[in-house]
This record gives sequence, C-alpha cells and structure tokens, in this order.
Amino acid sequence: MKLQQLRYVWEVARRGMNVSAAAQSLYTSQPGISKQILQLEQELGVQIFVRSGKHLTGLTAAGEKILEAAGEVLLRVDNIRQIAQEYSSDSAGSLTIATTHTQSRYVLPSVISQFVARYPEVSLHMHQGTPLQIAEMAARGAADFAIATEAMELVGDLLMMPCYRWNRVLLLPAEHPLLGVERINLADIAQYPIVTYVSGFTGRGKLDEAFKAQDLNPKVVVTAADADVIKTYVRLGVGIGIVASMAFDRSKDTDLVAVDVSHLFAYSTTRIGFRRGAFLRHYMMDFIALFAPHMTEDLVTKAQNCQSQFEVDHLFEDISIPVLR
Amino acid sequence: MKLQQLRYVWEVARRGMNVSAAAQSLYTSQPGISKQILQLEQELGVQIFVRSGKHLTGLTAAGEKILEAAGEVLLRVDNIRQIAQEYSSDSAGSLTIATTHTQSRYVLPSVISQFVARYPEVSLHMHQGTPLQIAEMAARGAADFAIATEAMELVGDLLMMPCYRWNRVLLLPAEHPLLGVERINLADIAQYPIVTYVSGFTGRGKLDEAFKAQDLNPKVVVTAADADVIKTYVRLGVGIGIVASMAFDRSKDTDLVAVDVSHLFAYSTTRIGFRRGAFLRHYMMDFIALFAPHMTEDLVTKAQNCQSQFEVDHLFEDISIPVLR
DNA sequence: CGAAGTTACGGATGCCGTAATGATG
DNA sequence: CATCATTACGGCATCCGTAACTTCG
Repeated sequence: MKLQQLRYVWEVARRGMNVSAAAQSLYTSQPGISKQILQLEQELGVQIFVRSGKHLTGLTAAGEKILEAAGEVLLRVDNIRQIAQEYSSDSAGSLTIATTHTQSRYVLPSVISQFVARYPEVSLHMHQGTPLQIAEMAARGAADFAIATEAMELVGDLLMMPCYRWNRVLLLPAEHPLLGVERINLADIAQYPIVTYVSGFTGRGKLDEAFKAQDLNPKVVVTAADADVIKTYVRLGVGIGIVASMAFDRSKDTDLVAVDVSHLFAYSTTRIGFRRGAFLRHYMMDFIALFAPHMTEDLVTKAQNCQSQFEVDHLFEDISIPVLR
Repeated sequence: MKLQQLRYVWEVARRGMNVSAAAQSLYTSQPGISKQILQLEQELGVQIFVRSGKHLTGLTAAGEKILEAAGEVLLRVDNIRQIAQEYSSDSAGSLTIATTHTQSRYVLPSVISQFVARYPEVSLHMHQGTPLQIAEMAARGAADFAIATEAMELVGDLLMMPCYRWNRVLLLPAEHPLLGVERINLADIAQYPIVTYVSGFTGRGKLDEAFKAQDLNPKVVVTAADADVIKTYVRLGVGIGIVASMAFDRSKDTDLVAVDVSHLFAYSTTRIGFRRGAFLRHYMMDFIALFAPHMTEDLVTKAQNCQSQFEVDHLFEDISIPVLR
C-alpha cells in the first residue's frame, strides 16, 4: 500500500469516479492511476470501485469504508507536513479561509488586516461560497477554516467553535412610516414588503421562525445572498430590509436608517470550523483568537486537541459568547 | 513522504532511538532505515531525531509531534487492511487480547470458548501482563483489546467501555474465628494478617481506600498478582485472603470458605479498551458482546464510531453495568 | 463513434542490501 | 574497542508516461 494509491483513490472518488479527470487534477497520466488502483485492490483483495465493464460507476461497501480511512490517512500526512513547516519556519505558510459574503465584507476585513500585519509571510487565501460549499471545502481540506452562521453542523468532519452572536436591524428608507412607531413588533414589520437574505444564508432560518411562531406571513419580495444587494433594493423603495446588524455601516449608509430589532429575533451564532484531526499551525490559532475576542490561546489549543464536537461543546459550556453589533 | 519512512521513524522511536534494533525487528538493513529517515527529514526540512554526533539520542519537539501524527497514519493504514479483510473474508482474521491473570483465568475462558466455536477461522492470541503493560500494548496496536480493571485511564489513546462490576470475597481457611462473626466489618478484617493483590492489580486501589477511610491499617503480609497465589498462602495459614469474587471457585476451592464482603468495599469496574480510531472487525464487536452481556451489537457499533472517551462515557451514561459474582 | 479504462512496453528513478567509513562512549 | 550511524555502490523492482487496444453509452 502506498500513499500515492490512497491519493489516487481519493481523487478518483472526488471526481465522480472519473479516472481521467483525477489524472488531470493530479498532473499525471490516466493509465498510471488506473494501474495503481488496480494494484491496490489486488493487494487488499477487495474491489474498491464498482465497475460496469471498464467504467467505474461507484464505490463498493468496502470502498466507502476504505475511502473514509484513506481520507483520514491523507489528512494526517498533511498534518505531518504542516508540523514540519511549523517547526522549520514558524511564521511562514499559508492560510485558506472559506466564508460567506457577510463575513468577508463586514466582519473579516479588520481581522484580516491585523493578521497580515502580524504574519506578513503567510499567504492568505479567501474563498467565498454558500454556507454548504464552505463547510464542504473545509471538510475535504481545501480550506483550513470555514466561517459561517448556517449549515455548519451538517458536515460531520468539522469541529465548530462559536465565535460571536449577533442579531438583526431593520433597514428603513428615510421618512418611512415605521420610524414613528415607538417599539416595533413583528406584526408591524409584517405589514410591509420585506427584502432579506435567501434561505440558507446569514441566519435566515431564525428570521422565518420568529414570524412563524406568531403565525405571521410577511411578504418577502426580494431575497439576496448579501446585504449590499438588500440595501440596494431598500433604497429603491421595494421594501424594508432586515439584515445582520454588522452589515449596517453608519458612516456609509447615511441614506438609510437602521433600527435595532434584537428583541424580536433569536440571536444567531457565527462559528469557525476546522477539520477534525487537523493540525493547526500557530498562526491559525492566532487567527481564531483575532477573530473571536473571547478565544484565549489556551482555549484554542484545547480545542485543537478535541477529537469530537462533543468535546468542543463541552469546552465552551461555561464561556459566554460575545455579541457583535 | 512514504509510509515506510513513517514506519521506520515509528519503530526507531519505539526501540529507544536505536536504528539497529529497529532494523532487526523490521527485518531490514540498518543503512536502509538510516537513509530513509535522513531523506524524510530532508524532505520535511526538520530534524526528527536529536543527534549527538552520529547517535540518535532523542526526539526534537517537531519529532514528537511528527511521531504522534505518524502513529495516527499507521493506525489508519492498518484500518484499511482490516476493512479489506472484513469484506473479503468476514469470518477469518486474527484477534489479539491483552489482559491480566484474573481475567484470563476466571472470566475469559467461557467467553473464549464461545468465541472460538463461533469464529473457528479467527486466530486468537492472548497476552498476559500488568495492567499498564496491557494498556500500553493496546495503545500501540500490539493488541486489539485490553481488558483490565486498573490503569486503563492512564493511556490517552485508549477508549474504554465498562463491561461489568464486581466486588470482593474474604477467603478464610476452614474453622477461622471470623466465620463466627455475624456481619463482618473492616475492623474485624484488619485484626488479621491479609493476603491480597499487589498494588496496581485487580482493584487493589479501592481496597486500600476502604481501610484508609476508616483509619485502619491492616497488615498485608503477602501480595500477589493473581488469586491462585493468594489462595495458596491462605491455605498455608499465612493470613486471610481478599480476592475478586469471580476468583473463588465453589467446586474446586472446597477447603476454603468465601465470605461476601461487597458491603465493605466500593465496586470495581472491569473495562475493555481499544485504540481510538481503530477499525473494529465484526467479530471483534461480537467478542465484546459475548464478554459483556449488556453490550448490544448496536451499542458496540456506536462505540466504534466514538472519537473520544467523552463520547463513550456519554454512551454508557444511562446503561446499568451488570454485576459479576 | 467518441469518451473512458485497461494492457503493453521502455526508460528512469529510487529502494534495498552489502561493504566500507566515521563517531561515540 | 565495540557499538552504532552514515556514506558508497550495484542490482533489481517499480513507477511513470506514451502508445495501442478495448469497452461502454
């Protein structure tokens, strides 16, 4: 058994059982991969892939288990490389973050600028995507961290740490009738057309829940994946906006009025997730500490050693998560 | 990076940084190992071993981390082999159990005989040792299971499942004065010289605790690692014995009288431990189910998927552990 | 028939073992 | 000076890439 063979199996499976595609992405020849996989199957005495004639069509039961174990092996081999780099040049390396628009536009900039100042030799990569894409990227090792509010619990291989809690503001055009209302409630809001996030993004779930709990059926007329688009439509007078409070910029969004409505909706928690079993470089832990103010170095180190979400949750049981405005 | 190199590093470290010894145990040449390790260190750009001149004297900080990760890699590579065997011939394989005298002499025989009848194609290996040796064997993969009462929590890599609880009997020669005592208490026992287990074996800890809690200082005149030896000295009249209740055989030990003293000592729990992250073959899970009557197949499968002791403990929270007499 | 996987074959890399050399305590 | 690690070197396996062949949709 060779590491190459495991890599080949892994990549072929990832590419939908397509050997040619795997060969391309690994910069090698198709026959090479084909042969090595055959050889591995022979050595192990089981088929990993289901074949219909000469085409690979799926994984056998054994193959699924083997693939999982192979993934664990490859992760740890990667860890060894990271460890080596950590000790040979502890300030150099790379950091890949997968996150949503909300984070990268409103929350991360200040964190990132601190980070690059502190670690100029770390090459930083950021990927934007849907919460699901993000989680999946981190889970398969394409990103070191996933940062998002939604869908993070759907990927079993990720360990998540709560970073901060936040709530929503109502975005109103100047001179909107609601500005005269003393203490706005959900029913008030539901009278107007609403512009907010698409489902699966930035706490949309908790928003719907709140209305549903009071049997209200607000008209959501425009949904978008990011607050910039939402603001645009609010400015057009299409409706009133509901966005995460950190998406409102007092100095730039002067033509809009933000009204705090945190008493109407449940708080959402933004989390940072990394792959279970992954080795975290020192600067990675430091990034977490920069991102979430309550994360002490000690706490992050402990989280690094956690084997399961269970342990992580336990770790944060007695820690209060800061609220972002 | 090659799997061989990791194996070499692992074995050299295991043999106390002795390359020659590692070469012997891996049936290869010393220069081969030396070269591959050098090569790995060069590829990674860090020293793994500390050298004084040409002798390896220890691990560097990086080396320790790398060794740990290498161990995880090798375990998972082993898992792949086990998975393959499981699916190619699910009834054949091998099972290695490391355990103490008490278990292998009094508890396991009936389990083993059932097991070999059910899985005639599984070659069974049993190793006896001290609780510490046992735990260490399982932790480094030399045994699939460790079964013991003591010291199992000392090895971090092991996941332990409670199998049964037990208590002690007093072993008395026929016509001993204590036989006339109605309800024996600790003070009664402490008046006589005692023959029992050496510390670190078969629940000796809880035994000492009980006496200490009442400020009693019994004279322990003979200690042994197994009940057979203890019985021998009790027969010689050296003192009264305190052994695990399952070590008393009503039909064979007819010259001794066993008096239940479970009201005087805390119950001990015997556990079965396996390496965290290890793949368990179907027959291994079945072995556990045979050994511990409360272990349903479902429960063992769940335990197999646990990543940490934390989760295992949680799993057994609401399950009552049977008491063995 | 086109896309995709396996077989065939030659070149080169690199692993392993023996022998020799260099350090260490 | 005996033990132990590294360097030197030659044989052999094996891995890879190109080319030809086969098979499926």
